[in-house]
Amino acid sequence: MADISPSRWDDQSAVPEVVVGRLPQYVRVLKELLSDGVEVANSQQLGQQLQVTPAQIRKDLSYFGRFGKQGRGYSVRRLLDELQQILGLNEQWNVVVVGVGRLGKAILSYPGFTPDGFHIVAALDNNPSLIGQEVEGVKVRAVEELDAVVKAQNITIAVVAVPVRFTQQVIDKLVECGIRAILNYAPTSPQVPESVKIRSIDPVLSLQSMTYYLTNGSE
Amino acid sequence: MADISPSRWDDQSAVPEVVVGRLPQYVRVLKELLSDGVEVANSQQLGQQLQVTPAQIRKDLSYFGRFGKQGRGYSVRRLLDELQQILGLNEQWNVVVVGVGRLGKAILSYPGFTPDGFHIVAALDNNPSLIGQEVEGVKVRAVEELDAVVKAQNITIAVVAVPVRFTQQVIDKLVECGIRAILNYAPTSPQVPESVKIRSIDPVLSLQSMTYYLTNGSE
DNA sequence: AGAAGATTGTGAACGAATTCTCAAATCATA
DNA sequence: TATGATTTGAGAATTCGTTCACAATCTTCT
Ligand SMILES: NC(=O)c1ccc[n+]([C@@H]2O[C@H](COP(=O)([O-])OP(=O)(O)OC[C@H]3O[C@@H](n4cnc5c(N)ncnc54)[C@H](O)[C@@H]3O)[C@@H](O)[C@H]2O)c1
Ligand SMILES: NC(=O)c1ccc[n+]([C@@H]2O[C@H](COP(=O)([O-])OP(=O)(O)OC[C@H]3O[C@@H](n4cnc5c(N)ncnc54)[C@H](O)[C@@H]3O)[C@@H](O)[C@H]2O)c1
Repeated sequence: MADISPSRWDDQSAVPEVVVGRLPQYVRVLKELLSDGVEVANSQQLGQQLQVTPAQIRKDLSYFGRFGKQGRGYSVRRLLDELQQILGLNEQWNVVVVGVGRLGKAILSYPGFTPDGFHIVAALDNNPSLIGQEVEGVKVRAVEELDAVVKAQNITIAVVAVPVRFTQQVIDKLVECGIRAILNYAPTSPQVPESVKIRSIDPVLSLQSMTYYLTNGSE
Repeated sequence: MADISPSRWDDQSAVPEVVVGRLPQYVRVLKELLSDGVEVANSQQLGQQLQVTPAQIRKDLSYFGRFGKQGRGYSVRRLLDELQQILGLNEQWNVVVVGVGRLGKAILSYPGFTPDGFHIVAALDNNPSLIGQEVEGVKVRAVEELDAVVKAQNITIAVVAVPVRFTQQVIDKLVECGIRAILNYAPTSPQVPESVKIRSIDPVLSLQSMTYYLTNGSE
């Protein structure tokens, strides 16, 4: 009767993915509080900022440990440190951008990644007239050099900004050479093995999910 | 003892928000199939593309009607039409961009919105040297003209691309003048009344939720 | 036309996520 | 040091979302 393998690989007290998804938001709020000079915050206050119930915040944090003090709340600095530790935000993450067109260039020039530990250390394209150019201090290299670049510069994360029709093949290559996390900007849902993490950014999907409410909302 | 009002305002057979969030993805896949000349698809095939179980797709669609044929599947064209109808994608949505800096300009020049019915018809900024300039065929106007512009051009959706510290005040103004949906690019979680829909796009949050797995994944 | 095969739509079962609740811990004050 | 006011952490209860399972229906093949 024992059907599927009794010792599962990931589960047990695994942290739900939704919870992990909220931690970075907590980090953002805590950073803001810290730079406003706030030293202590309770779950009520934190929740208010993010439109989340206090209970949810406490439950989320309880997956990782006991960071608060009864009757008082959380030390902003302490909680921030703990969460950054948990999320691996103390390390420096090296990132490669694939596709240095209009969007790729915009990403290279966005200053928002570096303060959070994400360093764009390489850029690849397959357009000969781009290769060799320097963009925002990063030299554009041929996409064939992917493997060498990833190894040489210890890269674990890729940002993909190529046209839709090339996205899957580019991502296949990235997976092949050991990239473990991908941020995809092309409007498609690429397939990756479950050992590789992927997130897509698509403003059109966001807009379309809102128009539903504009159309059917209050009539 | 009866505390909160007994007749709730929205509920009953309301469609869960997660379901609405998946519909645009279905639309995207159906468009792809259509342009590949595929006329019929079953829930299995659709699910494969999106890494979703066939049962989920059928259950999602069942909130809105009965669009399939047993033993056969769904007519791609028919289902696409129905979903676009449901999401309000047949209408043309007029959009205003607030903040015409580096990101704002990039958004104005992104050709991906128009094919899906989102037309950027106005752009606002508060930098005098930008006002009056024309960017991608749209004249930049003073942010004080917001109300007039929204009314005159029948705008319901706003895209916000201003620095973090101005985001909340800009959004308050947008809400005040009747904007019903907001796409926010600033790395913050703005407060809006629940009658207004808001989505935020923040690549750093996406990256941070992945590093958790890179750090704690397989060791 | 009839039988075999495919696939939907949906109630019921299950599983996951959120919220409730309250004992235990801490703080503030006198 | 005792009292009252807060607030956490975490099990229990509840709500929400997904998957199962199968009757109903359509297609295809002979
Ligand atoms: N999510 C967003 O907010 C957003 C915004 C803009 C664009 N996009 C998407 O990003 C992608 C790129 O858009 P863009 O405007 O920069 O296009 P673009 O044409 O300006 O740039 C694409 C670049 O990719 C390169 N490229 C093509 N195939 C490649 C390959 N196999 N390997 C490496 N490089 C390759 C091209 O040489 C080009 O430089 C598109 O899919 C677009 O839809 C998304
Ligand atoms: N989510 C993303 O992918 C992403 C990418 C890049 C930038 N960003 C964010 O977008 C925002 C803008 O970034 P940017 O690089 O374009 O900055 P920027 O400084 O180039 O542009 C900001 C523009 O907003 C205008 N502005 C300021 N206050 C305003 C107000 N009250 N009303 C109207 N306009 C106002 C400024 O005049 C300027 O033109 C920032 O919050 C940044 O963090 C997000």
